Amino acid sequence: MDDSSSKKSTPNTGTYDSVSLETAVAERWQNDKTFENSIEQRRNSKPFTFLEGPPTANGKPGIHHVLSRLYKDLVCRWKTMEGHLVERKGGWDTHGLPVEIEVQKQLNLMSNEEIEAYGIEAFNQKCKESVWTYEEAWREMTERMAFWVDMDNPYVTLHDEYIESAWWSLKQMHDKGLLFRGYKVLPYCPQTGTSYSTHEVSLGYKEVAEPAVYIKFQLVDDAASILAWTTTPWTLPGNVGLAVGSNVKYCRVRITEPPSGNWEGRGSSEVGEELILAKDLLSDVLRHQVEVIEEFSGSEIVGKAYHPLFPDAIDRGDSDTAWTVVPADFVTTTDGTGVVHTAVMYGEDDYALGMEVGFPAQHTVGMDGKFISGTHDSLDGRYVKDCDSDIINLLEQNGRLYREHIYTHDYPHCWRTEHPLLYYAMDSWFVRMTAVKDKIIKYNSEVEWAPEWTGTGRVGEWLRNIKDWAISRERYWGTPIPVWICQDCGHEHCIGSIEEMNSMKTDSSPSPKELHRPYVDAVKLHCSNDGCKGEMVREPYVMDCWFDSGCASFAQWHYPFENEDKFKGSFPVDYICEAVDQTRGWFYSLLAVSTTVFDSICYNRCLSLGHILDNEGKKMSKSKGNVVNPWDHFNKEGTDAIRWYMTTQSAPWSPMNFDPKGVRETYAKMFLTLWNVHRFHADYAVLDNFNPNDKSTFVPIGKRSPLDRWILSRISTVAQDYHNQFVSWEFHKAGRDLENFVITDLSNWYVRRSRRRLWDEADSSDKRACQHTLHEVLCTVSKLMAPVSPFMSDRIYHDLTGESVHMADWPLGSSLVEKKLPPQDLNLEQQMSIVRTLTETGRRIRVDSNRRQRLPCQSGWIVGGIDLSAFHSIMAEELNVESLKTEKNLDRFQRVEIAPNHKVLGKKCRADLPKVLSELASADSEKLLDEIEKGNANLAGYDITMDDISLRRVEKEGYAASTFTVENLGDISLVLDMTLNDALLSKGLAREITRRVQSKRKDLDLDLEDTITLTVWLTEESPKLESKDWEYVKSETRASSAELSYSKPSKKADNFEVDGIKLYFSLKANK
RNA sequence: GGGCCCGUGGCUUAGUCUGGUUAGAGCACCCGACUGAUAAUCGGGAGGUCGCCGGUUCAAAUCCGGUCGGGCCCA
Repeated sequence: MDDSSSKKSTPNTGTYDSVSLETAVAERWQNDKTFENSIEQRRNSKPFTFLEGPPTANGKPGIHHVLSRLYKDLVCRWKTMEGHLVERKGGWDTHGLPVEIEVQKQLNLMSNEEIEAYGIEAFNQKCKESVWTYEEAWREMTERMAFWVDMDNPYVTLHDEYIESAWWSLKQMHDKGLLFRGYKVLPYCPQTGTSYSTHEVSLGYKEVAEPAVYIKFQLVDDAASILAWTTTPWTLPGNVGLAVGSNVKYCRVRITEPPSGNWEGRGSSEVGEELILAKDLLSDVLRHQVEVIEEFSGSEIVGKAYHPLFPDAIDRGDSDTAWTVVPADFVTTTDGTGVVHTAVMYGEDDYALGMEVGFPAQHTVGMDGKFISGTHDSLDGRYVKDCDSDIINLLEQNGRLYREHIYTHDYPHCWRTEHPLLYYAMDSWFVRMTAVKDKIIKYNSEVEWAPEWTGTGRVGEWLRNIKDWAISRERYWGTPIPVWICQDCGHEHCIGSIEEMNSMKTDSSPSPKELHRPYVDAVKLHCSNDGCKGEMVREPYVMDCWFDSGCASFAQWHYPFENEDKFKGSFPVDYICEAVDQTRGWFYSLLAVSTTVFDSICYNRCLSLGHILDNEGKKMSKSKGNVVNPWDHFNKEGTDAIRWYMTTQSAPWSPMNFDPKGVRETYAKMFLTLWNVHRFHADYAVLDNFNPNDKSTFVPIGKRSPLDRWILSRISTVAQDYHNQFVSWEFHKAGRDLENFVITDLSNWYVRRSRRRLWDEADSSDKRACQHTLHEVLCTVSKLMAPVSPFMSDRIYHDLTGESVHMADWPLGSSLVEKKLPPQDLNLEQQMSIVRTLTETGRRIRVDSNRRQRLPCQSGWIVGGIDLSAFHSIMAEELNVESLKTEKNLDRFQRVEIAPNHKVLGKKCRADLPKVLSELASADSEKLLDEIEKGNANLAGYDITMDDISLRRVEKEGYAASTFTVENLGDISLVLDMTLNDALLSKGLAREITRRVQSKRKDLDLDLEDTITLTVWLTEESPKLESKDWEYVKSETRASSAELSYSKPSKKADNFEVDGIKLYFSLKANK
């Protein structure tokens, strides 16, 4: 197509069709390589670096992805226009549990056993394929929404290069002593052999009723027992401690009487027995009559030892604290006994407490869910959930059971097998984040967060309670943990590169095909410990996929193995942007990795976006059926409209209630309006052979009309505000201001007031001034909106200049590009603002006074304000007055009233304010004003000055008038003369007729140039029509032949009514 | 259970940090005007206990405490 070349072409501006316009622009971008060129153009300029948070392509892209990609794109386009080199490498997150689950569903593999039976190699191959399921859908969405990113050379977390970089970084942590092995308590299903993420756990909550027990723990040097409560009897063999609240009140009680009434279930207590439990829970727990012997706070029983329930189950080892009472801050008295039974390996709080106080960390339960041999004769080798009742029996036989009861609660179950999950301490590798807590908090404070509270609040709170990062997963599809352990001496070695691995490999080990399981599992290493001849075997884990993406800043470049310059030139990155749910996800993992590996921040600025909700503020979900498909809008209102809507709808960080009707509104208001302004300009530009670059026809701005200079000043002002709002991340306010400018200032005022200027067929300097002005304004508007809505802005700019707006410089300039805005004239802006308020005021006066708009007024007066003589002709036309004058003396039309200034008076009078106000209300205005001027006004004992009041002007009878206040200028009034005479009536009649005839012409679908034959019938009652006014009717309606008649109207004539008089006319096209 | 955010006419929102005139706008609705002006424009109307309760203050949408509802993260 010869038309689509980048040379300036004749614009073909028809009705706005968003989809075909956007498709055509996208095609031009492709042909012209606009994206690539917009980067290359800035090749030697200062970079602004962006890091793409990698999405996973095994799910379909949704509307929320459009939102985050919009804000990524917007900032990158903006910074490019500011002159920066902004490279945008795409990325894909390809590892992780969701991928495995998807494949497990597909292949119906319910457990780790089944996966291994199917074969890890084959399973991972399936995972690798599954990862690209929706790549095409992602590409299509990305292109259609105009997210400019390099998708042809993306980083991919499953590539060996990426994995090698991740290995390298883990080795750095290992060398700094930050990597260690420990346990992490996770919900675990022994049947499938898998632990579950919270997401999966939430799929399987079920209400269950099961026995809960109160256990008596017999103290060593004391006759009393401490009572504790648990809902999981199977964890009791693992008990190694009791936790109390230091400030909780406990008491020692003695049983005085056997229980009265029925005793449910097993358990008992003797009269005289002593028990210890929280004071607040006595009546909830005990079923016996008791006497309270003493009361004390928890801290007083800390350190007391008790006898283990199952003495053989756990080896004390070197623990001083095993089977003693310890303090813990999570203890409450909302349920149980105020004493928490602690089994280190079977609860998260338990484990953390155990580590803190030094309990032995030993399992009593195997990975198969069965008690380990040596726990107890009657329990060994049995599935734990089957033993609950037997354990209770054992405790009863030993006199350790106070009582049991049935407890109903929600408990997580495996969503595949429906078995209850066990909270189980899994072997795990950790990064010791607690060791770098101070650093990471410091680095976090150096990041420019938008909004600020995400950094100080959400992330800050999280970092203050930072925990060691469990980075290993007992899974198959992921970056393998590069840690090998010697089978002989237990020495551990962390591998940091492929080369290192190969150099340590045993001769019999194969070279891995790729850095995934099972290939790397087969690699054995020579032990690196001096003197040891043992063989090292890899730890069978993969890494948390958050670790993968946390490495993106360097792993995307395969640093440090390649691209040192690329990495160094882009670290820390200038900008990242994701939704707020990434605070503990990507935002954290990037910062955690950069802190531990590079001792640095990772990103300078982070925009944290709010979520998209449906139009009722509810979360979008498939089950609710309130999910919005972005293509519904791409295919209707278009990308520009949806991007503009999303930007202007709410602050980027606020949750957005997405309303499809809102997209429609944006389309109709912003884009139709702007398009029609462009069309107005372009159509006349073609007609008049307008050439913006022709110096001979150029009109200097100083020589243009005030209207032109006004709109140029306005765009300049709006542009500066727009830019400032961009800088403070308030894109929504920026967009709303620009939209308001386009609709109100540009279309509704400038273009409306300029239409007649361009109708003039003869060449005139005024016409050319208007065309240059529109050209300049449209160029600036296009540039400003280009980052947000890249299509129409580019189409308009390209029509105007022959170049892409995305190659243009930001009109506000920067340290790299020049500022280029029309001159500002704030006085002129203020004048025009008053002019417009005056014309609106005039219309209101007419409505109030029942004076129709088409009937002119003889005179109008402007009283007060500033000199508006430059606009008298515009105002006279808008107001439909014969002559407009300024008048200094308001007394002719108005009197003065006094109103209180609450703010000032309130400070002065405090509690007496109501009294002062009431005296003011009943005071005589003229007299009070006089006193104020003389300085002796007093109300209710307070001196009153001009600062305490404001003056209000109220119209006298006889004139129709209205007053408004302008800041710093005071009151401005418009007064209209309401008297009538024959000349005014004749003019009014002429306009009335003209309007009806024009309307009829439109009904008949006549072209603008068509002439007509017109007949108008008047009556004796109707006003006289003066001949000059009749000439006006003929010329306005292009009536080449016209007759004014007082006879009886033709039966076919149209009629209308003015002031109760019916008039007739008929017209015929001359064809 | 903990942390962070949000709550203003039917809908979308401004104003909240920094307390002060009658809580401002757009969409939708009603009445009128205007129009060779585009899904337009202008004037007017109706529609608000600013989620709820309490406190501070002469004065609270705004500050403080609590509470309810929504969202996110963590337990």
